[in-house]
Amino acid sequence: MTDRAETNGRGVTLEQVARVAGVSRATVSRVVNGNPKVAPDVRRTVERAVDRLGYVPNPAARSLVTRKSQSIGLVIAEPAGRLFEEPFFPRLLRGIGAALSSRELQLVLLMPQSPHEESRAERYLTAGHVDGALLVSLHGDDPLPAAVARRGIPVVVGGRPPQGSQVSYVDIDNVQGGRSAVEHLIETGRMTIATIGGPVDMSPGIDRLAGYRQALDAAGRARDETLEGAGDFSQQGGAEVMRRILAARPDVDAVFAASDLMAAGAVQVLRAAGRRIPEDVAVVGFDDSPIAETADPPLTSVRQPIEEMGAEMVRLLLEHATHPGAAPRTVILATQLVCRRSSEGVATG
Amino acid sequence: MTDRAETNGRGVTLEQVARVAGVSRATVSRVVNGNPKVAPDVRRTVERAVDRLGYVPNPAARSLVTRKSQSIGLVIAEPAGRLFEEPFFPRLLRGIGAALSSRELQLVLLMPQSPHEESRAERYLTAGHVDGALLVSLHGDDPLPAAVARRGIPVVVGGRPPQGSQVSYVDIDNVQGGRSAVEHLIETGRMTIATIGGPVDMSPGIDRLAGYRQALDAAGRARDETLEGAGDFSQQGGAEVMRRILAARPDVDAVFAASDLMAAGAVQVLRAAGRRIPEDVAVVGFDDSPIAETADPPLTSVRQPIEEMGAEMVRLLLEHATHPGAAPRTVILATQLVCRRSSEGVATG
DNA sequence: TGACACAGTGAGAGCGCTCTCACCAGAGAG
DNA sequence: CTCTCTGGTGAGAGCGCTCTCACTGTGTCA
Repeated sequence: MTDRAETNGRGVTLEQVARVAGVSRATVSRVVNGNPKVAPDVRRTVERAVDRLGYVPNPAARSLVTRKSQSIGLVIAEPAGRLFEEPFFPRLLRGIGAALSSRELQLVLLMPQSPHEESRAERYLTAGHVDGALLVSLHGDDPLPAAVARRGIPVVVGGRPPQGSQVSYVDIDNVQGGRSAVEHLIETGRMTIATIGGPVDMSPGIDRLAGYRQALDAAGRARDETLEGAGDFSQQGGAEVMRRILAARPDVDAVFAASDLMAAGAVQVLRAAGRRIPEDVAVVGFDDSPIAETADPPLTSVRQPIEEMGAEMVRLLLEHATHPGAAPRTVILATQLVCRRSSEGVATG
Repeated sequence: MTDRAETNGRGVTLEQVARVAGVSRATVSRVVNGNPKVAPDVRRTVERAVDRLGYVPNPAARSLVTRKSQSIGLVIAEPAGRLFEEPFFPRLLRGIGAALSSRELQLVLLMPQSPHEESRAERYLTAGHVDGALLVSLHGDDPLPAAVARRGIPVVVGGRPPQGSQVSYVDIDNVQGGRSAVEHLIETGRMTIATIGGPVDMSPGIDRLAGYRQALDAAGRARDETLEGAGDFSQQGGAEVMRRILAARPDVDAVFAASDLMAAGAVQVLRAAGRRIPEDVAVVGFDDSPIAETADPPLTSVRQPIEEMGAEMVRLLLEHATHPGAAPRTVILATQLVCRRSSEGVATG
């Protein structure tokens, strides 16, 4: 009888604990799993044996019979891409992690970098390694959510899922985000408001532009194609588009960029052209990333509730796990405008 | 006979495949696991049966007998802290992910937020859920690496591990990083070089300061306490320290900050005090984060090989997994100075 | 006093896989 | 023609757990 876990590879088993405690395997199992149908004194005896031997249940054996793995998969389909960067990824993980930890679930991270790896991820998810799957950053036509859902694995997508796939998803209200940014510019007296949009084949890009247009329409302002440009979310892309817009419309006095990086690029170009910010031109970004705060001047930006999105994805997933037949659901989360100096109102007193 | 995987919950088993293929379970197992001792025609028959039924091995059953989980755990002990931010975390994950994917291993992410959750993480790791553990961002006296190692689980720590724990680790050469930054400032003609260090109880803070001092000593420059301050890696902290240094030493013409954020704070303060950058004062940061590139002017910064660190951690871990008794090893990775405008040389021609 | 309920316990089957070992044919050696 | 060898195969044990079901003992009621 050693008086602690022997590190003899094999690990302590239920059987051994049962022997030491002088009860059956079944009873030890009951104690370990918190089954109330155990006499208090027996329970104590078993508990003592458990920590004297340092018993830890073998997860594989358990999961073999319960058919539960106590873990869920998170697939980031584009780990090299934009979503892998600040502030999205850490915040998403934080939200998911917090929601998970209170439920004794673990997170398995899958970062397929190629179609081949993506099909491996699909096999992994459908093999029973996980009790559910969270998918983010999908390409428009990704078959993954449908494939996984077909196998009966609960699935929740972050962002808008591929068309036609009948799965639950959580998304940020990008339209509202864009609209609120532009409304802010209108309210603070800006007259000629340009936008640097995102790629026109990505839903955040499309939606933020739609928000810009909605806000102008609602205010009865005429839209003007010369005030709209499409960037690629990068700083250089933003600078480029800004240069074009500035050339066509030197009278611009406000810019809404669909990312903070593009906003930063715009600021550079505007400065180089002798414009003061915010006095001559107001600038608003999107994402509320660290650079928004660090920039000079600090950038007004649209903050997305990304932690909340992660938590909500987990909530939806567990809902599906407990109600297998349930219909897909959609949750859209509102954004919040964070005002900083880059869009401070001109004194039109 | 349906002609694809039926989604009938239970999943297809080896047994069923064996029956369809008209062979024994053992033979199917051999085929699935690539055992060469199978006749070619039998192999083909089995393979056909496998994908007709859509057979996928049950990981729990497999792992119950092999005692391998084909996954490793990554513990981020401080998910709210600095290491969770750009650029560290995504880059580390990218490095680890790349190294793992070529080896058919999965990554389980553990983000304990409290001592209680940390002990749960310990139990998880030692229960046999993972074949090895990667630990980063440990507090100075964290018992986790020792505890896990004691249980016979291979462990590799990222960053310097708690004192006295005999585990392998991979670290960035922070001393060399600091030294190279300061050498660069010396070489480009700066005379009065200040430093904004990190917290004095964190090894990166200590080491980068040591690098600063080494560089001055090596150049035969006198050190001066009024040129050294300790920040907290944040922008505000950097600004504060910069203000103090500037008040004491208005003759300062270069600053090495132990983080880009602190460098950005320093830039603000210097600008507000009428200094031009880099003409009057050169500024160098650390981390090469996105804000270094975005800042105005773009910041010279010390880039850490973080992807490489992740990959190296995996390499060491697998080494330990294959050679259980092996002695702990240490790998220190060199940094690289990325020169940008904030430290451009003054024309002393 | 007997019938019944019920809390507490143990025996044992079985989850799906791997792996050892025994077996069997057919080839090659003596 | 027998003996050994060897590549290919199957039978069966066993990994550590959960869970059903049968059983025991005690308390309750008629």
